[in-house]
Amino acid sequence: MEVRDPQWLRGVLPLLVLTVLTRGECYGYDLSRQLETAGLGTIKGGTLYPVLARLEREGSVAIRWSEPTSGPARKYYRLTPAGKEQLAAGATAWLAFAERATQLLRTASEEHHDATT
Amino acid sequence: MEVRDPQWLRGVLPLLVLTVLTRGECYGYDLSRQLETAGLGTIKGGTLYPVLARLEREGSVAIRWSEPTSGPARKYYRLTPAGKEQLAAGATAWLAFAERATQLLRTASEEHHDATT
DNA sequence: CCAAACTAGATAGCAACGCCAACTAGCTGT
DNA sequence: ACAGCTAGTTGGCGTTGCTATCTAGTTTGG
Repeated sequence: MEVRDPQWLRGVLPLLVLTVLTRGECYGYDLSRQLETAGLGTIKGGTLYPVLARLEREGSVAIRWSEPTSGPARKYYRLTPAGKEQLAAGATAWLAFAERATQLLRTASEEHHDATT
Repeated sequence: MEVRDPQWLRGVLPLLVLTVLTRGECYGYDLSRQLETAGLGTIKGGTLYPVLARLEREGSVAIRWSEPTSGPARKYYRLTPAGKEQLAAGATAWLAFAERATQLLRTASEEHHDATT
């Protein structure tokens, strides 16, 4: 079985990206590795870059090109104030939703050991 | 602001439906109200019935028509053994995913009060 | 008595978005 | 020279929740 259903990322992935960016500016390829390290599975380029492009169009992130002395050029992203607000609102709402879904889903696993608290 | 982003239900809605069905057999219209009561927002017919149809096609739920003495006929759904397995596997995987996403998202809110544990 | 509102379910078409695959391009190591 | 990694981009696909609309029975109100 796969580690995650692709659909589960929908709507959350932009929030996860913005969250990583609160640590400081970062480029796409590194972002992808940080998300993997966070246990969220592999986020391939074809998934990540379109998300970053959307965030940029919405003004949630700002970009800066770096042309390092060695290696390919990197596109560094950093949070804008608008991005911070979007993250704050979105994260709060998602966490509330996930909390309720978690509560409901847990009742299924607990059905067999009724701990009368 | 809305209570939830529509996208957040993707992939989880079938699990939520199956979870409600662990309480016993239930018909669609009532399912929709139970999900709302659980704090997950309104799940309209156009969303719910296709989900139930998929679950039936996959053999995760079995149906029974009731023709009550009054009111429209109801289609009662109940979990099959296959549905229970699907729920167990899916719920575990989603809970793990949500746990990791929650951890990451919380770091953004905690960024400003560095509690050095 | 007819209309509105509610219960109960079904379906068509739309749009968002993550996925796969393929591509450019620079650098490194053998 | 060529394979492989880093870095980013694009096109088209499939899933699936949403809106809107429809059928049909029941109840309530003017």
